[in-house]
Amino acid sequence: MDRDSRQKYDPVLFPDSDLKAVPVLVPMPVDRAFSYAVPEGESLVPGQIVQVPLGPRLVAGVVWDGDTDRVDPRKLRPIARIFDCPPLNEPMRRFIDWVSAYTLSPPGLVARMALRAPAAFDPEPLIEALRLVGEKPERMTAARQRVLDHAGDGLYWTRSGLAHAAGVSRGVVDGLATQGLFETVMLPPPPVVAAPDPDYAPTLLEDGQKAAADLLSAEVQDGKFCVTLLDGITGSGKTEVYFEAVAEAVRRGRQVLILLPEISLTVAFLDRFQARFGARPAEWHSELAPRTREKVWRQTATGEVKVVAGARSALFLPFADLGLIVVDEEHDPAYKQEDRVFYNARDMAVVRAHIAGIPVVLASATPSIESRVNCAQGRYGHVVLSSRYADAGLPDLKLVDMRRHPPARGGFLSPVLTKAIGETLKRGEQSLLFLNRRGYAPLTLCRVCGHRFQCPDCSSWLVEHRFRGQLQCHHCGHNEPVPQACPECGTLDHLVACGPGIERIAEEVDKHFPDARTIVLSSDMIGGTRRLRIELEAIAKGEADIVIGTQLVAKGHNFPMMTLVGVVDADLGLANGDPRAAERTYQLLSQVTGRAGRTGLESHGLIQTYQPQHPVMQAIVSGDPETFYQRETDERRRASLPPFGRLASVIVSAATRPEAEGHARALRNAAPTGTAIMVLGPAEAPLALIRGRHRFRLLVHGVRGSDMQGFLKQMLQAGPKPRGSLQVQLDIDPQSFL
DNA sequence: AGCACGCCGACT
DNA sequence: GTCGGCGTGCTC
Repeated sequence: MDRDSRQKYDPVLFPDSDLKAVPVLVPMPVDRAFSYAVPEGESLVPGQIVQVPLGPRLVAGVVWDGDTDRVDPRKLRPIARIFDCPPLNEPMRRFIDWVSAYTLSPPGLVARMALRAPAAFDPEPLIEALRLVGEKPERMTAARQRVLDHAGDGLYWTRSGLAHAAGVSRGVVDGLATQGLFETVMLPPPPVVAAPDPDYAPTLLEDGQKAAADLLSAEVQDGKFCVTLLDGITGSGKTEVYFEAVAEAVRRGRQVLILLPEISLTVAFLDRFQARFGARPAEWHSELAPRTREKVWRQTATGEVKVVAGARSALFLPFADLGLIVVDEEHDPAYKQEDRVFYNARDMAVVRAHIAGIPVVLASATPSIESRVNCAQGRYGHVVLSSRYADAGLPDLKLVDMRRHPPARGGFLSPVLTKAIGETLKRGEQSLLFLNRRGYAPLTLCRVCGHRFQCPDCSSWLVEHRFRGQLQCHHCGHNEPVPQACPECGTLDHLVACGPGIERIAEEVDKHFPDARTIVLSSDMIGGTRRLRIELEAIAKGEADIVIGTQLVAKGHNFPMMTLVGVVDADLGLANGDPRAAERTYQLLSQVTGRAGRTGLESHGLIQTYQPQHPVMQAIVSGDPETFYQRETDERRRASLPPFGRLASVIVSAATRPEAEGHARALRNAAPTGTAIMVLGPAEAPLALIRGRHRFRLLVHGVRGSDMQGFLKQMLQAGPKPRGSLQVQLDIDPQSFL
């Protein structure tokens, strides 16, 4: 709505002085807070969580800072409910405003991320507890006696807890309660996790680790904003080192957030935490049960929960008194959210820490170029752990030049790799084959007419999934059954699969080693996360000889008997147009090869490549990434890419290409000098944004110092609007805005 | 973001 | 004759 139409209401009929209104952020993509009338006799403060009517429904909103809009009093509706819940504190509100401005997303949608626990805003209901006070029931039975034996300890029991402990049905306990044998009280529900004990089992640290841990602990003691990159090779005990900083914060009664890529939030991590602190951290991720989710949200807001280990969305939890943030695996691309609000949780963690005035630790064995440059420029502290734990030796890594050792016809494994697998099998040890491609084959074509199977919605190749009998689009999720005949020429049984996916590698392995027990792991596995967990456990117990997997095998899991890692196609992903392709490949290959060599047994990594001279391959086998990092940094500087320059993707939702091109034209006309704009096809749009429609990504590339935010904001407001809104993903180092 | 309204094509 | 596709507009 424009200003004129807001001001045309009669101020005499509806004098402002009669109305008390407050600004409220509602979960809607508008650029400001809406105004709501404050109920008679109530007073509200910014940050309070309220329920307000919005159109036909009731939604949760947050009372915001600042003045209310001048809005027609006839439109003003009253706040429906004020939740009995701690208000979002000032740093949290400033954080939401900052993220909103930086990511060019509506503040209401950012606030919504902080309110993602629907029923958590009311206090948790009290639970009924029973304490034995009576002597004996009128009639004694064996079951009743068991209940009395258990309840005789004078403690409070829940009805179901007592029944369970005594091994009787709830009816027995209820019967005794009716006879007045119990005193009942209403107690607050137990905390969602036990309190971590900072001195439960301190790890014995080696000298280098001790120095690093002391430094981080001192930062926590200082309680000021600072960023430290904890840079330690695989097996150097990074986790144990930052646990000491966590312990220090807990000792001081403050809260800690440990961010992890979702996939790394494993049982193994939680167990390690428990071993150190005697209790598990509260978890926060997408698969949390709704009830647990509410408890964690609520108890984080009240300050009861001290340590949260969570995926990127945990950054928006309303901590009462945050004292430290740790971002583990800081280089991981999973920290990027590309849905509605686009942000990189690692960078926003730095912002949140800055606003809260607390330290933040970024940990990685393969830090991002951004973080390393920030260290080099003195903005981040740099702590390097260079030695390894006693037993954990790195595997012996070798490149397999595929031009010299070609696979058999129709296969993808070189004789060098198959021989090594055979020897590993003979020793009774495990092998891991890594290929970052799901399905059977990435491209299917008709041998007769050359027809290639393409996605009708987004024009990328359809991937055959032979286990499921489907052709799938890995971009938008479109799928169809594999046809018998070519849809173009009608020829039967002449479709041919091109290139390998893990299913095809599994087939090849089966041919070579028919007696080996193989497991195929990928994110789209039938049976979901639960099945995945079971399979991982089976592997850890040695119930598989050969594991074939996509990138999910690269993360966090420990395979005790894994002594061979084979990378099937190390070149995959090097040439995909992403300016970070080489960096990502290096990080991924480091992680995957790091899966072996954790046992003290002699272990090997064989990396199949057609480009053995490529800097990534050289960096991997030399074990010295410095040359590679330097080269990548120089390249970034030369190309004005982050952190030296600025990069933004503007997602244009458009049903037709001409519309996207219209936007590109508009952008080019309005762009400051030194800004390049490319139109990328729908295949480059992020998966979450396609949903069966053509969407285009405009890559805007600006030099350092250009006002990218201002330019894009202007463009979003003034440019030709397609259906819906434009979404912007910024790759700008937030340090320059702090 | 949701949701209602409203206008045009293919069907019980 | 309706069902239902998505284009448009609105929400304090």
